[in-house]
Amino acid sequence: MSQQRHGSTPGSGSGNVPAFPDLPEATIARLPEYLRALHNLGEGGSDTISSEGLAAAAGVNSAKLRKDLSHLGSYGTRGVGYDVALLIEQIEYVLGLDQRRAVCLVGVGNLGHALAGYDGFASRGFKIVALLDADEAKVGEVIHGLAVRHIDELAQVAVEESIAIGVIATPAGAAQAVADELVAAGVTSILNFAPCVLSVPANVDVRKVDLAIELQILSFHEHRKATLTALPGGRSATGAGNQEAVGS
Amino acid sequence: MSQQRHGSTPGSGSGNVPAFPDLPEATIARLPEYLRALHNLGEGGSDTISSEGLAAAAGVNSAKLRKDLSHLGSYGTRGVGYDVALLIEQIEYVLGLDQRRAVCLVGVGNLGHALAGYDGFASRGFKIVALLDADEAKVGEVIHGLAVRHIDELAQVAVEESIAIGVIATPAGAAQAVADELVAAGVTSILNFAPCVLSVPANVDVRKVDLAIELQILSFHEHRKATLTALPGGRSATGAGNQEAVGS
DNA sequence: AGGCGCTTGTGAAGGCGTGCACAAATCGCG
DNA sequence: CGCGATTTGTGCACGCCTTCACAAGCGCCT
Repeated sequence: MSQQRHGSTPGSGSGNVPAFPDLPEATIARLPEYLRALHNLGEGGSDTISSEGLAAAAGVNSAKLRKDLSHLGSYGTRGVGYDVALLIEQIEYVLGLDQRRAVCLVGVGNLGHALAGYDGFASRGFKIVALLDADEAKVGEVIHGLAVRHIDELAQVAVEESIAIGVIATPAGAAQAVADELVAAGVTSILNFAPCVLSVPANVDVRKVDLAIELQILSFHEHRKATLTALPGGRSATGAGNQEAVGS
Repeated sequence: MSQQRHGSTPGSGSGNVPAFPDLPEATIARLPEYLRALHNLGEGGSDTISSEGLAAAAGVNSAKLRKDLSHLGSYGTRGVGYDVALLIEQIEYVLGLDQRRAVCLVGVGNLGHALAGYDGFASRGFKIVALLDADEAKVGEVIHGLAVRHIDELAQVAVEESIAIGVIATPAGAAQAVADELVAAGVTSILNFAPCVLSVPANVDVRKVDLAIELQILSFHEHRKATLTALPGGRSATGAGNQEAVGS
């Protein structure tokens, strides 16, 4: 239930922001990777980059990369490649990173503590503006320059800081309640680190990251490799695909 | 591997472990989720569970779940459902979780510190047996009961503890070098938290988790929702898909 | 024993994503 | 000014995955 297909963006014509021709989810998931590669290249002094080069830096097939980029308009020059700076600008625009996004983090336990200090957020367009926890003992503690506030202040903080994205780093048992509170506070995107399924309204996006699951998937491949090497054929190596990247 | 199989391995014949008919990657990525849901149900006292119920608990379509489970043999009973305990055993066997797997963690910085103490690993079949770092200042530090050792000891530790899985939680700049060392030490599965592409031999599996990328994907959806609500139709809500779960 | 309701397992259809292969376009050079 | 080298953008085919829909199987009740 809930969950419905894109209505399709009507035939444009309205003349407004073109919004985006609905990009394939697979493409969206790769854009950040391209962006990171482009930033590296840019710092390296490159001015333009070929699809082949960028694809290598991002770890994907070059045809796939070209098709991905073609979805958001043609910003390459045949015979030359892509203008690094321009492409960065374009991708950041599409991803909505031209504005710094405020994020709140709920659950300052083991993992939450680390996330609060994770450089990668700040350096890539996000700013954690609030740390929240239900544990009174943790309230007031200053972590990486930010004081932990009580979860009850969520609604107030969310409005003050215009928070649209929330990160849940609580135990699984508390995650659904926190999610409900985030939604009530107007948050429409949630990154969930708790190992559980969240139930949210259809207009709220949830992405789940479960570290143990990643290891379990690797465990399967280990198991498979182990049984394969034990088999007659013997030829182990050359596993099927090996560089799996996360991202639905 | 593992002592008693419950009710006879279907295939039989050759007498050996049939290995697995190669499961679709998509299925493999979901098995851990099913497993988690099953454990919850088991603790809740449930003895059997229908595909509908388990699918709901795991956040997937019931037909998909049935097909996934059918790939690893038929362990359900028509008209009744699946035996929770039996299914747990089966999935754990397929994932290779019937043996506790030793993991080493390289990079005891902000994130690595948290991973070292993450309960989810221990409770789901993994044991971090070594913490490694290149920073001499960190060597010797005891984190969650385990002393940090210098990266140069990697090869030795890997052999001692039979480590097949390594976790990289270093800055991006050091990740490739660490990966090379892990591979040299015999590690064949790597979970990479550094924001960069790793180059490894074909027989080594790599899974990448980039926390900033997850946020950027959410940012895109925020951006899209924002532009949609600004459009004529006004009907905001009901975004396309909302409960995206990570996993390639 | 027989029938009825429930649930699994699966054939088939459709959609999505990937990758090849090539036409179109651009630049640089003679 | 034209030609060749290079690289983008994309039509097309293929394969994987998802989803529907239903037959087959199982237990229970009468």
